[in-house]
Amino acid sequence: MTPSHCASQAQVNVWRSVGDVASFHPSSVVGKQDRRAVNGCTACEVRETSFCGALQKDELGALARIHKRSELQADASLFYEGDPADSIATVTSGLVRLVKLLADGRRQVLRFVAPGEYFGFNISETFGYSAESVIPSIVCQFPISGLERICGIYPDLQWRLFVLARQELDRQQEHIVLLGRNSIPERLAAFLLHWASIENGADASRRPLMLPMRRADVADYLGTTVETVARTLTHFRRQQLISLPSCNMVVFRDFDRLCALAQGENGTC
Amino acid sequence: MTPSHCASQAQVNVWRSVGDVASFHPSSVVGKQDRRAVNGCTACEVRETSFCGALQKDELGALARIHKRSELQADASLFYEGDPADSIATVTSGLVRLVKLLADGRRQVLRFVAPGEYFGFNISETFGYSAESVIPSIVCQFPISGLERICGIYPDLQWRLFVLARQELDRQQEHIVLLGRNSIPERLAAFLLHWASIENGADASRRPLMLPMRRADVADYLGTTVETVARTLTHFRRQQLISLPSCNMVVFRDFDRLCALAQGENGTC
DNA sequence: CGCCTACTTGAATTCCTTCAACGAATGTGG
DNA sequence: CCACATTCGTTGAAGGAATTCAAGTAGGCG
Repeated sequence: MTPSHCASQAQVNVWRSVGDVASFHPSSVVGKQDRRAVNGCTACEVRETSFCGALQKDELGALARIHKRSELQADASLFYEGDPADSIATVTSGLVRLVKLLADGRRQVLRFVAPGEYFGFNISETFGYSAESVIPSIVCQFPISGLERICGIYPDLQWRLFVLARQELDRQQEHIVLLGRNSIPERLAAFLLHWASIENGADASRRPLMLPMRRADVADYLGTTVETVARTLTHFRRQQLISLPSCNMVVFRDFDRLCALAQGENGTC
Repeated sequence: MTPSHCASQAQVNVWRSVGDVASFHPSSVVGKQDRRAVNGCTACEVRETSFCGALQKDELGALARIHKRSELQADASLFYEGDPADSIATVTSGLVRLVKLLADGRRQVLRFVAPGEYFGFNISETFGYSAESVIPSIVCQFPISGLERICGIYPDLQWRLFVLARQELDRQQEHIVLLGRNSIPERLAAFLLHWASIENGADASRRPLMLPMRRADVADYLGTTVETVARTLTHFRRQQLISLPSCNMVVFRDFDRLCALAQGENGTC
């Protein structure tokens, strides 16, 4: 993953769509620097982890025909809160945050969507949140109407969608417990560990962790403030739990103790 | 709904199952005081609001054959955290709470499940929470394996299940925002209003609201403590927002102002 | 080089929790 | 029938964790 810069992330709400619902076809050739588009879904880098992964050739073709691919620059919006919720999306590269804004400006980050993960399963007619790229990202959208039609033809595609929605329920449930019953240090520890396992998998404890999002994003994800996030990170550093070579890089110095903290042992540090 | 008593709700973890997966059939006759069982699903009181609602006769029969009905006395558990998550359930009468326990005893109530609503969509192999009745309740469970089989035969049943899971995603999302970004008075106001609309629908503002759950349940749902819930209710009462004829009954005195509070206007009261 | 943004740190304040006591309602056993 | 134990709910006082307000630092970019 490309490390982002601490500063200078201008708010730009522009997105470019590459191929749309009508014209896109897996075999159509797009710009040379974008190998993914050349072979369409077949060469998609998250194909193994996606619901498309287990598809037969004809199913994949049907999906490819309805999908819409968007390239987002950093801090661009794919859609806004209130837009018609007519499609399910997956991130193929980059990182997307789902953000709910309250009337008085308070902000809740509902989720960071990593490559291979899905979002937009909500049932409401309009999205209850906006989807914004944290870093330059590529997103693939599938219209619900098209999915429903294809699901009629390929029943187990539908079951896979059901499974994805249910995975999302588990994720949200963890988030609820985190916000409802964990102290801020616990929340931050859990966040770092969760994020590390997504980024680095089994190597999470050894590899340095890049945090592409801003402090404000972390704070709004954890239900707290930038200041508290900064303070708690400093606290972790002083306790030798982590070190911070730069503000976007976390090196784990005592992974086990951080795990214990995330599990709720000595929640005040 | 039967009002519960303030005190003396002994913890009883016993449940009776009426009819099981193998032997139950819609036409089988059970005790005379239980009219619902006599006609099976056809006479189910939540049939209109359930996913069974739109079913054809044969679909309903297929569902009836795999379903398992349980009667729970107050504070009984349908299942515990860690039990194999092999079925989706619906509450047909009463009220069920889904509870997640942390290692050190902290408790998070994930949801109160009202009649006609579903739970257990989670994808994990084991439940991440226990399901307990708040008041005497009847719950109907459908094994996932059986559902998957039936869905192969009736594809739009599967789409309806998908829709239910997605509704649940929306609900949880609101809960996340509530816990992450709302003050305690805001959370409690939102809780009362949400609950009132479930119980009394359009009449919510005029009808008194019965709260069958304990203060501790409300507190653990809202991520706070019993004392704070009691204090905040007193606060609402002093501000003429509500009155409390008994500890389980809320009468709305200024519904609009309570709505405004829940929306975030003047969150500290 | 200076501006802008993000991040960090400090001090004061606020909100909420914790600890403790008390009242009300229910159920039990003598 | 009444004393007693138990549980739930309410209220008060003290303490603490996190927020708010404010200032200062660091790094990137024009």
